[in-house]
Amino acid sequence: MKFVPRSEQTRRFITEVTAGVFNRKGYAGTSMSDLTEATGLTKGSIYGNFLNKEEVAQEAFAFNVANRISVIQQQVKAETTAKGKLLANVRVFSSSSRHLFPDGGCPIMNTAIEADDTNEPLRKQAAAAFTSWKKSLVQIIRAGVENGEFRKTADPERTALSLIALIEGAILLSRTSKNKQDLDLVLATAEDLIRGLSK
Amino acid sequence: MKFVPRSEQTRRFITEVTAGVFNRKGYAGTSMSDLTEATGLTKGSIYGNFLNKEEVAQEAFAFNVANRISVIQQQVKAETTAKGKLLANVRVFSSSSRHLFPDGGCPIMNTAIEADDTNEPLRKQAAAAFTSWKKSLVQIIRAGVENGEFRKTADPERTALSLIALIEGAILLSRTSKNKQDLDLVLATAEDLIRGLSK
DNA sequence: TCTTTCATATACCAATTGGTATATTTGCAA
DNA sequence: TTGCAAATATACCAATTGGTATATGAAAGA
Repeated sequence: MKFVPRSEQTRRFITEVTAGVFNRKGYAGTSMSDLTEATGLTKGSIYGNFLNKEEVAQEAFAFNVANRISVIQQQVKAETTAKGKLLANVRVFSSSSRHLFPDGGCPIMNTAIEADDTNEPLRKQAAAAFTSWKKSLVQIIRAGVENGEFRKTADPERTALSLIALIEGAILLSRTSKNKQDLDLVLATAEDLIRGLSK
Repeated sequence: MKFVPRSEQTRRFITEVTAGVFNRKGYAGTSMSDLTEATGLTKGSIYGNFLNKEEVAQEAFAFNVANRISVIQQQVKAETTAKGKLLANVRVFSSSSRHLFPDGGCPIMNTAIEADDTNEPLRKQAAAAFTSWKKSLVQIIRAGVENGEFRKTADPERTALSLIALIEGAILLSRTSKNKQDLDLVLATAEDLIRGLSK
């Protein structure tokens, strides 16, 4: 009695349209009627393409994360140095960046905070997203150490985690205060941290 | 037709007992039956002491924040230098700290993330909590600059915000990964940031 | 002891929740 | 053009939601 999605196209449409809703209202705060309202579809149609609300949430989260990763990777690729790549990771989040993410804040943070005590599958998805981001930063830092750009004493793991912490913290503070300056001030510290790697 | 709470004692009891529930499950994720279950009281009793669920949530949030502030202030008071006071702010969050906060993570971050797009009064309460924390850090840094402990070029506002961002980011990452090391690694960077203020 | 007051409990409410069974429509192949 | 299968819509479900009106209880004052 396996569940088979009916229309990959509709499934994707539902995912894309509801991704923003889930990111703004959270999993518990989003109801089925929010989903039917956002998509213009009926409950029957949504349940024809997804097993349940949880599955829509997971798909929507994956979509939000993939979006963010692709924007970041795009900017990172344009840089040639390790330092440039790290700085690109920070700059996409600056208030002056043209790469405005759909509002609702960082989906990884939003999901992690809501799910850590209430929804183990979503928590794991969020953890995997952070790990993947961290790994990409660690790789850049290691490469920078190897090619002599960064000092040998640099701690890739710690630096990567700290950069993510600063970026997420910056988003958290500025979204709470509704003050863009908070974002840029903290991101400036992240940039300092990167420059400190060059010794 | 003003609302008057019936028993300040019961009101406080409800606040204290439900504070942990709200912090773990969030506002939208906590139902009235969660509250009656946690308190052992009935709905009638809770509505006799609070206007609605929202008011319980606000009171519970205030209680959680007050708790945290008092623990931090206690540790800060024990220190005499500006550097010591700042480090105390960071160390209460370390995994080895005996001052374990009730689980569910940082209530300010939890509430801010959930409320920023859905609940303006709670968002404002969270913003005020961050502002108050920031102010206390700014004051310590300013004092440190004035007594020569810290270099004159220190930026109190930016440093305060960055410390909070690192601490919150550290909590976020370690709670998501369920890995205490993530917490301590990022907090080490916060300590570095503090040490960088001297000289 | 009787009564009054105040706090808590009971019993109920309409609305909404997530979900399902079934009917209807759509698009395509024969 | 018809027949069929796939996809969407309709109509329903029990359970739960936040909230209220009322009843019951306990303590204190007269």
